[in-house]
Amino acid sequence: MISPEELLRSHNLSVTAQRLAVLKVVQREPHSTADDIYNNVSAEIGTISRQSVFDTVNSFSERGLLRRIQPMGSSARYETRIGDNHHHLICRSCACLVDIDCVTGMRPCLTAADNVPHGYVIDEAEVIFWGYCPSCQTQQPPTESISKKGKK
Amino acid sequence: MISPEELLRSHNLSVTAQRLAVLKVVQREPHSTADDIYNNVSAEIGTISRQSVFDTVNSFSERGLLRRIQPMGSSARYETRIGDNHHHLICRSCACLVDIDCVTGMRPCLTAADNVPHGYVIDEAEVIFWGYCPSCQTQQPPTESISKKGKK
DNA sequence: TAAAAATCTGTATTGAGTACAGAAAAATGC
DNA sequence: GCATTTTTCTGTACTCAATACAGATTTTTA
Repeated sequence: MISPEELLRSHNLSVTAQRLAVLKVVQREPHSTADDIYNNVSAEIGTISRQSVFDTVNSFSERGLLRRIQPMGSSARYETRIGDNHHHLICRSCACLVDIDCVTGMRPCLTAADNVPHGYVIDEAEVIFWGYCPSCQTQQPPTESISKKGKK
Repeated sequence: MISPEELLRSHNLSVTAQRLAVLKVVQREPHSTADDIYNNVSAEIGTISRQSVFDTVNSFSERGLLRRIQPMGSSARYETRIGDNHHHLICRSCACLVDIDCVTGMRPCLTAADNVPHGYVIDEAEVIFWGYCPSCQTQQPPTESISKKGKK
């Protein structure tokens, strides 16, 4: 397994304590928000500025080191699982997020896009499943946070 | 075909000029933003307040009259094609958005989610394809708006 | 060790959307 | 047609996420 330092260097990024810590924290806690990262990295290496967090996650996701997920209704989340084309399931009620491995091969839903308009090139399929997590099914839907009414 | 008035009434919404105009405008121009709607409805019926636009699109999407799409990097968009489970293709460069009909049946990518964690219930699969539109392929990627660097 | 890159501090701004409250207008039920 | 209810309008304020900038400082790299 490639070391975090090598990972940074191979993407033309100099190795700093902040970047290593961000990487480590997101690896440990996938689906972290920028704020989560700020808090955890602070605990890890003493201090980091919010700006640096944003700078870091931005340059990381631009370069493909992090994957950014931005489901509607919540702030952006980041994860280190990239390239394996897994998907996400978000609970409409409590907004919790879990990974879902896609069973239809490596580039799953791209095959579903045979009728792409002429001239377009697709390089990624982003899939978000919406539903309800176990604990939110048993109780009444709370004060209607992200949920849609009128759906079965 | 059901009339817009009936559509509103059947969802327990009283019929108002604003709501009819929002419906009409979004039908005519799918993938409209709240701002687009505000402008077009203003042209249509003289005036509408921004708050009413937000109120309207929110109650509409809560009730399933409108579908809300919220791709990262741009503001929420609304469309009237609901329930047919089509998907969207967004250009990384110019952020334009087109519909894509899914070829794998009515609830396409739900079948790809066989390994759902126990206890979860899924009711919708939201799929966004990312790529490049014809005109953005021929030219150099512009000043790096939403695009990811370092991707083939 | 020098040059370049990254970070920090601090402040400010943008953009999207929400909140609220009172007044006015319109739609609905009878 | 009238009363009640719902919706809309006006206007202002606020939140939250993210970005921008600028100068000083620190750290990395060559």
